[in-house]
Parts: sequence; structure tokens; C-alpha cells
Amino acid sequence: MAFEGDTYGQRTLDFVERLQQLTEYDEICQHIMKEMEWFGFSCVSSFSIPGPGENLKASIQLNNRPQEYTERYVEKNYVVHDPAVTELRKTIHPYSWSDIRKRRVLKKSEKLIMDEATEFGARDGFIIPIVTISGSAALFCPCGLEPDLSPRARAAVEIIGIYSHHALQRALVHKQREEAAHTPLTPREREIMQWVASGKTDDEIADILSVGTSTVTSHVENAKKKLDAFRRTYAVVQAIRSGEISL
Amino acid sequence: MAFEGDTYGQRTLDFVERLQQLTEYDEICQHIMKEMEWFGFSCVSSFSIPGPGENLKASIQLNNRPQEYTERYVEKNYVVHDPAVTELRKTIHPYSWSDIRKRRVLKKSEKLIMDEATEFGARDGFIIPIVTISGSAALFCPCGLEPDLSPRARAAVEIIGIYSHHALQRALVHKQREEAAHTPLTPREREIMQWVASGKTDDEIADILSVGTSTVTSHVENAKKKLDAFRRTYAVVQAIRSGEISL
DNA sequence: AAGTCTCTCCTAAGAACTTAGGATACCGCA
DNA sequence: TGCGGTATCCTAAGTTCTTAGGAGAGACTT
Repeated sequence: MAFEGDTYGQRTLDFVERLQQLTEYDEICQHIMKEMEWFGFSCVSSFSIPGPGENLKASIQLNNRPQEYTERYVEKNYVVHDPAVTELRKTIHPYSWSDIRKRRVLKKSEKLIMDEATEFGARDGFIIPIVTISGSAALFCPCGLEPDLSPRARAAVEIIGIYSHHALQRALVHKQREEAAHTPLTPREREIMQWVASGKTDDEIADILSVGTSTVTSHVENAKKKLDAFRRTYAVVQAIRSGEISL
Repeated sequence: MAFEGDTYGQRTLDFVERLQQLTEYDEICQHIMKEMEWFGFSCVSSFSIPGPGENLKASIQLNNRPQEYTERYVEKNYVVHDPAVTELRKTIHPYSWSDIRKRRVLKKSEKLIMDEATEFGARDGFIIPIVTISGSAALFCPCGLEPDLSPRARAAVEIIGIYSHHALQRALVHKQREEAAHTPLTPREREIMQWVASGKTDDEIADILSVGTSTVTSHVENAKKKLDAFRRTYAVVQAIRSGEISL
């Protein structure tokens, strides 16, 4: 399957090795967009699908589509009808915009959205669905006038896309953890905060761990101080943010 | 950075191209484990960090460590003290077991856990932290007697690990797509839960939104019911989990 | 051996949350 | 026009959390 002079594979690992050196969010974005350009994708956008009432803008992880295009896309709420997005509900495998056209006939409203993309310099694009532990969906989408969509390039773009999404997410989490700087919790505090996060009262936790209620209260109070929280709910959020407990 | 005869890069893309053909969970597992073997990793385990009361076993995504080892690991709850796991709280970048030893002196209990891994044929391992939109942590960990941990191999294993985790997750989501149907929060409920998550009391939220305290309380109670929570802390956690509010 | 950290436990008043009932008004949809 | 959903507000008793003190036992470090 591999062939001599397989530059795709080399590029992929070079990309990873360089990205490993970067820590700043903006640098990472630049690095990703530059790599996608090599594949003939002039623009990249990556975002999670906004829930009902949620703003698409707040869900954007990375985007260098033309500003005018983005603004209209957000304002007109295209994300609800964009076939490139709605297709996510049908499949979990990567697909290109042209794949959708081959699969089914587009509605008028769908055609309109895709034509508008073409006007702004994106004739074809590649959608990489991102699934997460909590199930919520996101996508990584490079697009351009004449992108390389050969099988080998698709493999490279898919793995680079998933890795990039992860790298961006990692940078965000890193930032959050720094912002939530704190003295680390003791194992007992962490254990108890994890129970608090699961909705248990101090009495219940005391029963579970076979200690006094006051002990539990005391640990929670210590944890709250360490996490700079006056309220348990916020202490739990801070504990999650800082990686002390998990969801 | 790339060099002639870069088989790592070729292998990586070959791996992706083959994986794209697979749909069955077990096939994907086999494919991943086989690839890791090429790098000198005899075993692979991938799991999300279990919460309290949650069983590690239920969080395992992929695992072919010796059964006896796994059973003891689960039974003795090693996951809480395993330095390979606890290190996740300190860093979000990949690291090897030997990296941890270089960074700090291990406690007796930690040394014991790592020695036990060695007994079962894993002298060194490579941890790839997985971060998600909701912030919860997971890891992908190949290990073996004499794994290839050269810089180029690390890059390859990292991107393969992240891609593999995603592929497994995708297969799981595909399997369980029809399950979790929770009633979505109303915009107001979501807004208020976001404030609750930031540690505000009902009184404070009422001030912020210029409504009565009882209104706020009422919204929170409705949200709690929708989220199947008896306690606010858990309601916040559930809201984050289901993507209703963000960290 | 002294100091630090962790885990355990205690009191007690006041603040905040929980629960289970209500009620009114507005809006969109059938 | 009526129905369901949302948003607003109310009471009131009971439970849980918050705060600010304290103190002893054991482990680890210097």
C-alpha cells in the first residue's frame, strides 16, 4: 500500500513533531492552516455543533474562512441546513462535499449554501467528524478550490485533522488549567470531591467512606479553599477544569 | 526533519487506510494492537478515568494486558495510585513511564505498581493523554519490554494513538447512537445553570438577571429534574456532560 | 527530634438549598 | 380557540451547606 517517495506520510509525522514544540493556541492554528494549504485547502474551519439556543460563534475552535462568509453563515444560521453538517447525523466517516452530491440530490436551500461557499473560493471540502466521550459532535473541515482528495491524501488529512482537533483542545485545556492554578488536592480531598460531584451529600459520603460527617465536611471545605471556591458547585467545576476530578 | 526511507510515516498512513475499511469494534482493536506491536509494544490499554463508584472495567475501551494483571489492577484499584495515570493531572503532553521516573522519585506504593507491570512483560510504556470537549480525561497506553521510543516513533505513536482512540470512540458512538435521549434545557434554564456552575447563589443570579429569587430557584429545580439530579453539584456535572453548559 | 502535612473528629449559628405545593402571563401551534 | 411549553412569582417546613474556630494521631522530611 505504501509507495516509494511517500511524502504524505513523512509530512504527517513532520507536522506532528513540529506541533509538539508549540504551546500557544495561535501558533498551533497557524501551523495547522499552513499544513492544510499544502494539500490544496485554502481555508480550514473546526467547530462543535451548537446545541439548541447555543451560538455557533462560541463553538468555533479554528476558522480562517473569509470574514464576510463566516458572518453571513453565522447570521443566517446556515449550520442548521448546511448539507456538509447535516450529513454528520448519517455517517461518522469522513466525506467530501462532492461525495454528498454523489450520494443524493440536494434541496434548493442546500444548493444555495454550497454555491455560496464556492463563491468564496471553496469548491470542495473534506469533513472529518469528531466524536467525543460525551457523544457531542464536532467537525474539522478544510476546503479550497482544488484540494488533493486522492485516497492517500484523504488518509493523511483525516489523521492530521483528528490530531489537530485534539491538539487545539489540548491547548484550550492547558490554558484552563493554568487559569485554575491551585494547590493540588490531597487524595482524600480528591476522592471526596469526586463523590460531591456525583451529587452525594456529606452524610452519604461519610457512610460510603465509613468516616464521620464532619470529616467529610472538613475535607470539602479544605478543597474549596484550595480551589478558590465559596460554593460547592463552583469547587466541582474548578476541580474538573484543573483535572483533579473527571466527569 | 524527514529522512530517506521514513517508514514510520508510511506505516502511519497505511494504518489509517486499512482502519478506514473496518467497521467492527473487535476488528479495529485487533488492527490497533497489531500496529502497536510493530513499535515494540506487546500490550495496549485505553480507558477513561473512572469517577467514584464507577468501575474502571466499564471505562475500558481497549485492553490486551495479561488477564491476571488486569484483574489485580482493577480489584486493587491501582488506577488511583498508578503514577502513569496520576501524572495526567500534571501534564497534557505524552510521556513514557521512564519519563516519570526521571521527573520525580516514586512513592513506595507507586513503585510497587510499576514493578508489577514489569513482571507482566511491560518494562516501559507510553501514555498519550486524551482531552475532550467536556474536559474529561482518558488515556491511550501501549507498553512492552523494549518499545521504540525514538523521537520519530513517539510522533508516530502519538498520532496513531489519538487516531485510534477516536476510531474506537466512533465505533462505540455508532453502536449506541439511539440511546441517551435527555430532555434539553430551555435557554433560560441553561443560562441559569451556567451561573450556578460559576458558584453564584440564587440570590446573586436573581440580581444579575433582574428576576426574583424564587424564579431562579424554580428554573434550577426544573433543570435538576431534566438532568435527573437531586443535588445541584450533580446537575452541573450532568449539564456539562450533556453539553448543555460549558466549563 | 521538631516541623509539616494529612486525616480524623468536634461545635454551632446562620445561610443556602430542597421539596412540594401553588398561580399568572405570554407565545406558538393545531 | 384551546393546549402545551416557557417564564415569572409565591409559601413554608425541612435539610444541607458554610463558616470559623478547635484538637489529636500518624506519616514524612529535615
